[in-house]
Amino acid sequence: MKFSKATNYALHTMLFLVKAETDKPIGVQQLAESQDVSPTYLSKILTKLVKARLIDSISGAQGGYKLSRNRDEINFLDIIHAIEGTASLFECDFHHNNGCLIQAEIKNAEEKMNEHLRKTKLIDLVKKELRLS
Amino acid sequence: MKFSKATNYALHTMLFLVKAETDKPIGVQQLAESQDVSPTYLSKILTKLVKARLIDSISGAQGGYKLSRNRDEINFLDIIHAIEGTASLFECDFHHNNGCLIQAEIKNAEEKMNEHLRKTKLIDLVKKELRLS
DNA sequence: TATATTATAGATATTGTAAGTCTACGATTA
DNA sequence: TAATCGTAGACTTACAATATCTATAATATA
Repeated sequence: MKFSKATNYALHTMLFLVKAETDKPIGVQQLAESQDVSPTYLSKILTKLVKARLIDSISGAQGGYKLSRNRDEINFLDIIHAIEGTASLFECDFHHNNGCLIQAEIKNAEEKMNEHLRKTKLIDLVKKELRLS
Repeated sequence: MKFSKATNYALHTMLFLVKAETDKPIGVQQLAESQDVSPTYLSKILTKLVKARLIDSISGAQGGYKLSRNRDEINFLDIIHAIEGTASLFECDFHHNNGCLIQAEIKNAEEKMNEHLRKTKLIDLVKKELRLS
């Protein structure tokens, strides 16, 4: 069980956009260069973020991507869910009379992780970086 | 990102052994039947649990598997780690000067989940089941 | 309006891992 | 010594992640 590389790309791209502090769209070319990934592949990932309404895309010359929300509202969980989906990490296919207690317990544990990912914003990392430098 | 089916088999097998309340080893045949999985495949999974010192295996006729620890000490996390490995859920390969802040934050979130999985014992489910019935 | 620029979508590899089978082997009991 | 039972390794199959390529649609600007 691993988070996908796509999620890593998505998180780094979003952090890049948060740091950018501009309203002008940034092209996938530039975003891809900053992570050493092919633009075509990154664009597939970014399209998921667009559909999750985390970023807006602008077609045509001078187009690109920009944040669609307030930059200090963006949390980890929304990005992860946009890429990985929102299904539970654990599904039990067996037949149980009253649901699977094991699954219920793991769901509880997962929710602890999600709570943390929900309350942590990308802007927190920017602030932390400033303190470190 | 998903927990593997093997982890599900492992958890259900361990729960079965906890419920069994016997010192006599239980064969893979019986354990496999209770989950509708092939014995050969389940035995591969159980071997991982043996190596993680969660269960003991007894070869030969009348052999099988039995818990190697006290039945009320067995937690979710140890079983999951035995099957999935202990590596972090998120690894960032990019070059960062002082480590990846994104990875660090996700590691924090993961630890919240692990805390819960560590403190929850299989015996808790047995008790809960009794209360429900 | 024409052209360059840029995102989107679909088809198509490629790779890696999970999931499962088969068989030979070793250990133990009766 | 024969039946039982776990172990280990080779092997297959299936599927999802990780890309790449190309055609197309949208837009700015010269």
